[in-house]
Amino acid sequence: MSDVSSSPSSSPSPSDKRDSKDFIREIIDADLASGKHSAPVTRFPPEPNGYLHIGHAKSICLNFGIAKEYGSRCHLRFDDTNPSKEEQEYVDSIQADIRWLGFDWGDHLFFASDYFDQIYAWAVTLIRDGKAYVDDQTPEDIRSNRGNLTEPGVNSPFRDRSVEENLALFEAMRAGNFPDGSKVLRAKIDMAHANLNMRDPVLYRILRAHHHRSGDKWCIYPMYDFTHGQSDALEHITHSLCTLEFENHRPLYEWFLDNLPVPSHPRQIEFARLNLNYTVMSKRKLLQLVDENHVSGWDDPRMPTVSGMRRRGYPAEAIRNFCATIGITKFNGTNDFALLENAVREVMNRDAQRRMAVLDPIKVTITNYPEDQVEELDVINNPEDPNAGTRKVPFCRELYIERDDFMEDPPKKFFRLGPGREVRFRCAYWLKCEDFVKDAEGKVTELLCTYDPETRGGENPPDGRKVKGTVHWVSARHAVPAEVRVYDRLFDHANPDSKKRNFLDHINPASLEILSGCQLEPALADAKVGDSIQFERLGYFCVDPDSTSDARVFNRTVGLRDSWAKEQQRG
RNA sequence: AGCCUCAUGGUGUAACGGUAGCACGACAGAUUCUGAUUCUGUUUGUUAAGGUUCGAAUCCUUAUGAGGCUGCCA
Repeated sequence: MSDVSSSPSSSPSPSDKRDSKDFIREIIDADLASGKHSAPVTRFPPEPNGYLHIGHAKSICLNFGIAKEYGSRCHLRFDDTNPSKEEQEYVDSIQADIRWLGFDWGDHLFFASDYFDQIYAWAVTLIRDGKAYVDDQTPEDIRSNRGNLTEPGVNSPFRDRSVEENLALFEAMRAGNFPDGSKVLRAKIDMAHANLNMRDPVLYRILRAHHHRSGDKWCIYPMYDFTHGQSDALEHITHSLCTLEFENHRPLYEWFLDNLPVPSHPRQIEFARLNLNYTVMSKRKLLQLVDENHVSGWDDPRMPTVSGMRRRGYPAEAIRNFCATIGITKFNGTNDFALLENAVREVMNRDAQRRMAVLDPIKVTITNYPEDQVEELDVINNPEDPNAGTRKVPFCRELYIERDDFMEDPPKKFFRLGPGREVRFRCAYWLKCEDFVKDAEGKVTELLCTYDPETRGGENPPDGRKVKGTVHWVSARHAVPAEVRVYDRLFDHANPDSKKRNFLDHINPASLEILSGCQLEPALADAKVGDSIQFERLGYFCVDPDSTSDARVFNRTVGLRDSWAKEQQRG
């Protein structure tokens, strides 16, 4: 049923929001105006050690968004300098996620590991210039000699080795003559520097690990700091955009660019990473949720990962709009999850076709409707889209409606069914509840109603009667069964990520509710995986990949706003 | 404690020395064959104290608060 998905173009369109310019785009404008650059070149540099999350999406929208706006380019570069954590699976998922978000790096796919020869040569350059040395200290010694926040460090006893000795030692490190961790190459900067990153940072470590690309060619690997800026320079990146925690690294970033014969001099600019309430964003914690089976995988619809949100049914355009809305600043704040949900509802309201589905069914029998009659009624597909048209929905003597839409003893402001009350069945008829049936436990099992033939299509009757409510329904004879997974926030604490608590203690036990006896209108029988639909009056749903042709599974993407539920909660 | 960074309603974000605006939320109402959508209205803010200026959210000083940094992670 491809007509139900009406999935919009997944690439950024003029409808994507963008208001005033953030401070980074202002810097770019100034650099263009001054002639420093003719076009900005950016890069998105993930480490392939996990799946992308909504925080990465913010960075992707920034970097690729800039390239798109300025008609320039954004490189995808994998920062793969630590083979002990990195895997091809992540390389693949990251590329798929970026594409799904609507961005493209063209021919500009790079790997830091492709620069290992050059990085190594530059390490030799530093040694030759007397600006790097091989240190034999143990990791413990290095740590204790680094000093701390208030006290300066002390020089390594190996700091003053000759250039020749350092050259020979470094070459031997590369040749595999020393065990893992026994030596490192360090920059010779200043052990008393107020910025700890400048206290003779480690450039290379010995690490015998199979690299997902370079295989076993190397047994020494460069550190992030000694790789990132030079990679930027090699690619002629003009503006290297990263998150706030790298602020303290900028002096080191600059130091390498200043002390090496690099082909260009990029500028690092830091912005605040994305924080969302009720979720955790660190890769380590997300990995833990997956590894310890608190969720079904990286793409569990409750995960803040790009793949989780995709499976949940969040449109890429909504994620882009969200990222545009929250903006780019240096203020490290926390965004309201409601803002993301608003962005999701906004595009889904516009695009998703409407269907009727009853999640918690109660049977309705229309006592005055002919036993054998079936009518095909016209139902509107999307009131927001005149081109979406209508469809036929079967109507007969036995229907299902939502259990919530009936109350035995309803209050005045309840606009739905109750004994003696009349409501509109959407696009069908007006029905009046004449009686109801209970089972032995006192649970209502069936409503006995009468219909007014003069209200066909849901129209107002000629006698001028009014009705306050409209309910959705499905024909019991034609309904198709389905499982519906209703998701709520994964954590029940607004800030589960805080150091003050263990985030696992705040997993919301009600984050997933599986409803098995749901009844759908027949048009939903052939909805395809990934299709997004609004179930009228309930919310937006999508077909989960777990679906089979005889066992349909839907995910609730997000509920509709529900002012009735809100009023009830208030009492 | 040292260094770096930040500070505008409940949340996020504008204002670039000249009327503090927008979005989300909340609240109230209108419309409605989805208690949805849409529309209208209301509410709440420049961390503090000094200074410069005709005029300061914006510039300066100090204070306060918040975040980051002591991996051979990125």
